[in-house]
Amino acid sequence: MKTVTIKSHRLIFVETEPARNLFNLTDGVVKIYKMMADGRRQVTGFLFPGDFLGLVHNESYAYNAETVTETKLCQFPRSQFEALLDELPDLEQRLLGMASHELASAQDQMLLLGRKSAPERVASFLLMLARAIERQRHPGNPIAIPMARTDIADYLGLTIETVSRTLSKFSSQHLIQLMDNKQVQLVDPAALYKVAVGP
Amino acid sequence: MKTVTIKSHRLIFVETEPARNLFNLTDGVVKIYKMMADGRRQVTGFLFPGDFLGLVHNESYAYNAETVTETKLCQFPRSQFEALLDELPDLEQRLLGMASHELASAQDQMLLLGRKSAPERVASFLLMLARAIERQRHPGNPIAIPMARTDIADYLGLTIETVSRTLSKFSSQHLIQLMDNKQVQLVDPAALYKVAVGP
DNA sequence: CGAGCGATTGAACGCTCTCAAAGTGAGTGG
DNA sequence: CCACTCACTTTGAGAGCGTTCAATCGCTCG
Repeated sequence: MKTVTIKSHRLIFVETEPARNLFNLTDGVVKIYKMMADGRRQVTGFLFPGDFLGLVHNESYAYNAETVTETKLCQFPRSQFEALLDELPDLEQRLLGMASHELASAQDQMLLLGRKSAPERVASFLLMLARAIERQRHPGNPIAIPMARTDIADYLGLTIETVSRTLSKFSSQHLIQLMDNKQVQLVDPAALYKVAVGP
Repeated sequence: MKTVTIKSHRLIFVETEPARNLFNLTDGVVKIYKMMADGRRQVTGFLFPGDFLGLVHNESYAYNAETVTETKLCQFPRSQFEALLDELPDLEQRLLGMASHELASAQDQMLLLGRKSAPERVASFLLMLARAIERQRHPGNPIAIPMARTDIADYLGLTIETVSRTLSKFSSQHLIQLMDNKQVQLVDPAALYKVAVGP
């Protein structure tokens, strides 16, 4: 087990690669995503400090992982990890809890991708981001948007143009205020929540 | 722990209800889904014999579960289950494996919902169904479609009309043959796979 | 045979995408 | 310090895919 620091926009591992390591994110933001042969991409999640990374059923990773910002990771060899599980049954219980939690998030995201309109998706994203930043005890409004529009679009199943247009619309409706590309103030979080959950 | 039999189209549990029980599906098909306030629905998964049901992080279920066909379930009280985990560490490891597997499926489904076209979604669904039926050792072509068009549409993030039109198109392209509403023959599974994964 | 529900088919609409151009900001070098 | 580049974002206009609305079909059950 060792701690590694990785610069932003670097691959941590790629799909189908043998899963040699497990990671615990201690600092920074990571995105995990899947790709289709023709380049279409779906970002299936953003990870924040405290999140686990690399849990897989088979021998290989099931998705690509890439740093969004500079990142610090605790890295465990997979072989050692299995032994660790036997020693610490509590750890396994905590991991099972985290897995159930991620599964619930995944289902929320499926609802978003399958049934929500573009404004509902973008509002949901902004609130997710605000909650993630809250959990990190970096409160404060305006909040930082660490990822690029492309990542947001690929997370929400939209194009960057639609994300940009929707943010501009929210801005003109005084739901948010765009400080710059990477910073947004949630002017009316309650109204944003109403948009996110729909009528 | 007891075995229960439930008729088709019955609720097993609903979102936000206190999670008193865990289930292991032994026979039949179950759908799990989330709803929005205005009635929009997203089916987040279909469960087949062998699948677990009711694993949650919090005290409450995170989704609704409803039988698609008549169903047989093993029902555990949640309280007893936690004790069972301490006795059988192997069980926990197996559950963790199943959770990782479900997480991987969820990510595939996010890719489908966020980035695939209607034909790609329907083709993916047909292949998923064929694999599920194979695992149940009920092979044979044509295969049974236990769920209604509404369920398929809500699983794929489409409308029933689009599902129906796409199935008709596949039929005219000789990729499948619709025996009746509830039965389909995969005439050209390889071509269907090519459609499912995209160009 | 008729009622009723689910599935199919048709036509037109609209949301988001695609294609295109202009704007913005950070980094570089003269 | 300023011009230039390059990548990213924003904005605009038009097109297309899937939806919506509506009618018909077909099966199941009284």
